[in-house]
Amino acid sequence: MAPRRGSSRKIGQVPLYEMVDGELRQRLLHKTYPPGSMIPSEMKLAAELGVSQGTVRRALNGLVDEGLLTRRQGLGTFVPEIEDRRSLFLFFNMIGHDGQHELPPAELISCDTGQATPAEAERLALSPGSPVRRLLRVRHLRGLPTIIERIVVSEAVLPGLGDEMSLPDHLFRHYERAYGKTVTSAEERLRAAAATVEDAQLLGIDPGTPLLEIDRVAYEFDRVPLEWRCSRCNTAAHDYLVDRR
Amino acid sequence: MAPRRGSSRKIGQVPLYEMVDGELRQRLLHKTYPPGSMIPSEMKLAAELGVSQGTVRRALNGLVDEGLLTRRQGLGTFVPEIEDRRSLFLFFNMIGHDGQHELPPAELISCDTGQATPAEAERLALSPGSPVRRLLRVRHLRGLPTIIERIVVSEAVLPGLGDEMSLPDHLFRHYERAYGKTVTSAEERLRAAAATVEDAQLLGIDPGTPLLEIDRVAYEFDRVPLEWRCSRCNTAAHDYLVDRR
DNA sequence: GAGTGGTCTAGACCACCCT
DNA sequence: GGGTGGTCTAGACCACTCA
Repeated sequence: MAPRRGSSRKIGQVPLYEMVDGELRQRLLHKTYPPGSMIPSEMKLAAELGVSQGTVRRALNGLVDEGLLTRRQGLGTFVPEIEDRRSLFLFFNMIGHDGQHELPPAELISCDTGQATPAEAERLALSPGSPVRRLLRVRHLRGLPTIIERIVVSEAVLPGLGDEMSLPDHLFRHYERAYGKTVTSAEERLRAAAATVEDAQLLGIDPGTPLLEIDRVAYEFDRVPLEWRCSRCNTAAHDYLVDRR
Repeated sequence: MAPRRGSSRKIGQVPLYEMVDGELRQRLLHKTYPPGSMIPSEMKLAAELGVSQGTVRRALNGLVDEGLLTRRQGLGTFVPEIEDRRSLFLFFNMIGHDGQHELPPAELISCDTGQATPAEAERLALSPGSPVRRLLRVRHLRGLPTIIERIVVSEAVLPGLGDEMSLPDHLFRHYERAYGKTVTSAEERLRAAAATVEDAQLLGIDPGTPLLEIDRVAYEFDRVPLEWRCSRCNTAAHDYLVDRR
């Protein structure tokens, strides 16, 4: 790239730092820098891409703000593994009335395969009837069954999920390690729902008890749907926390 | 301030841009630059504060990211009025199943004064028994009563709230215009609850219907509590949307 | 044309972390 | 000591807005 002073780009052009941002996203998507590894230093990236260190820095800052990279002063810039990133708790927001906040253990109740319903197909961007896998889990908080998770994934995207003897507690980490698929964003819709008979049995409560339903689609780098998860939570002792700034 | 090259600050010192950030926050808090006005240009602030334009810029960027300032290229940097800021919808996240997203009209049902209960005192950082004002409102979506809002404010902080003939729909804007108090952040806790008999009457539903309860404390600049609002929403046709990146 | 924010560069010094 | 990110500066050119 030819050196240039000032902002001499043509009109309609994208800023340089956005091009750097895009290039780095591509490398992350294609695992050029795998999770856990260090990416080249700002100076090296600047030299390689033909821009100044400040421009690389600006792009990196954006990616760091999104949680796609982490920096360690004196060490370097790293691709976080799932447990390092905000994501671990980014996607689990239930907090005890006493302030307790931890990811509770999950018990796998059932796992079967089937054909995508229209609702499943829509959320996972599949054709109706595509093979999907459905998992049913229950999470225990303080020893009490509190959250029911109904998980649906495409058999083509995450083949054989749940065939393992014991499925890990933290599925997002499993997606990353076993399939090389990284969850980077999600959209949640919350509503209230009455416990069905099945819900009531799983949670040890009366049918009709109000539950908090969290309907979430989790996405990979390119907004490719990875998982649909519909959770129902007994909020007798826990709230869903939202901090707005 | 003595000019300096590079980062020659003493250890334990706060970065310059954070000092600029703090100074600007103070000015916003004290309404040195009132809502709707333009603040001095980057160059002027830099000269006044004895730092470079880049350092002012960095501080401004942070405040813009928080929604405390907005920039308009070619014009200047402005203190947003409440309807300009993200806040308008930042604090209203109910979205129709069809994607509709608008602030629905509110009907004031009742307004009375009383002494703060322990729960009210805790959330509003008051002494129990302090005078408070309680408002009860119902919001209509698509013509149907959908959200009950129970609002509590300190009589000392927002005196006479609701004495007006007609209370505006958008209370945060009213706080800013009538009291000079700006809501800048909030903490929400969501849970499921069964409709009480009163809830059921207000919403035209059966008692026991599951409702989404949004328990929210709204804060001023310095994390001073301004309002406690406990909303109960009928989620038959609307969800609470959370977008996670 | 004058003033504003937006982008980009080059170079400096610092604190931190490793070996 | 050498490399990394963190902070700060000075100065350039651009696009945008208004008069």
